[in-house]
Amino acid sequence: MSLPHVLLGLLSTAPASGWDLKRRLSEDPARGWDADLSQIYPALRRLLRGGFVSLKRRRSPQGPPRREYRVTPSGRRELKEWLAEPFALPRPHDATLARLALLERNAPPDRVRRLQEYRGLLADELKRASAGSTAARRRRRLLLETELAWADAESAALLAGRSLEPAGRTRP
Amino acid sequence: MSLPHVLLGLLSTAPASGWDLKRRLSEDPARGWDADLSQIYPALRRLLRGGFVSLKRRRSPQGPPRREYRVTPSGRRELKEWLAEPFALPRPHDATLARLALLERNAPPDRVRRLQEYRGLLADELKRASAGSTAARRRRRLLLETELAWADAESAALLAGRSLEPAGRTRP
DNA sequence: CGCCGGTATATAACGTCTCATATACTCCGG
DNA sequence: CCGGAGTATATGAGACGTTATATACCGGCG
Repeated sequence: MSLPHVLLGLLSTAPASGWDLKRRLSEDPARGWDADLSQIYPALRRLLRGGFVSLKRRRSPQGPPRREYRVTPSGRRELKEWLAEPFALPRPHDATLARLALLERNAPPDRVRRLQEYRGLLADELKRASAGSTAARRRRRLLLETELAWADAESAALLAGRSLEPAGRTRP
Repeated sequence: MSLPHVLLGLLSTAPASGWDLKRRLSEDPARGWDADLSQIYPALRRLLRGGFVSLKRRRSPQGPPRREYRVTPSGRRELKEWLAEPFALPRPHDATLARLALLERNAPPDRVRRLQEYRGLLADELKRASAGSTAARRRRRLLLETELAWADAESAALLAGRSLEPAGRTRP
């Protein structure tokens, strides 16, 4: 039940078409949400039917006519209520992480290889995330940097043939 | 398309019932996946129909008979292939983060309040995550600590009435 | 005895998400 | 003039996810 609210949030900054919204979502992962166009279009229609947004058709310089949506007072009210709800941590839902965790049963050489593969993704993403001065973007950069450091530490430990126990513990 | 694979992964350690699997998933968020029982039961049936797991009914000391599933050779093959697929970063999908980002338009006092609310969730979760020595758990602890530090830094900046620009930038 | 709490399985209804596919308009290069 | 790339909207199938609800078995408590 979040996508419609996220869309209201984006629209409350400026009127936009489905296409615009998709672009904004994909360009900034720090926003915390993304969705396919095939999900966005029906969501906008539901918002329209519910009276939370209004629609204005406009010719586009390139391509078929744009459908521009803007938030109505009722939509603004709905958004405000959603924003006021108490927070909760999201349910974990990350197939890559799940695989990384299961791969811990494999032999060190393979684990290092996969950790490096993951590290590569993180590094690319950090490059993409290096601009912007919102709190959400700062958060994302910090998390990516932390994860990068984690991947390096785990790789190094595997290569050194030791395990990463909480510091200061040595057993005979 | 991940839950069935995650379940195969768990079952490849030890045979288990749907209930057991749910408990294991909920107890360790570092595993990267969680799901409801109402999702797990049908998933197990699909795995059974597909021949990826086998079923043995067993009396339980308390409650109705347990249905214990174990991975078949075919299931093990399927799991191996899934684990070998290339990694990809997950699509952002976090309603709390999305709201936190939208709330940046609010006035500082409100933002500090919500940041503190979020900080509380993180602190609780970090307490829960403080045990375990797998790489995945170390990762989760590091991420929670980083996010906690981020929340504190953002709060402090808001309270001090300044903004957190990348260091060293001052404009006339 | 009746109820509660924990174990355990199950399904219906509904909403969300992914993936594939189709259409239409414009500009550009070959 | 044809095809490809970018803009823009749209739909359908099927899987996935959430919430609510139901059932059953056991032990302990009042």
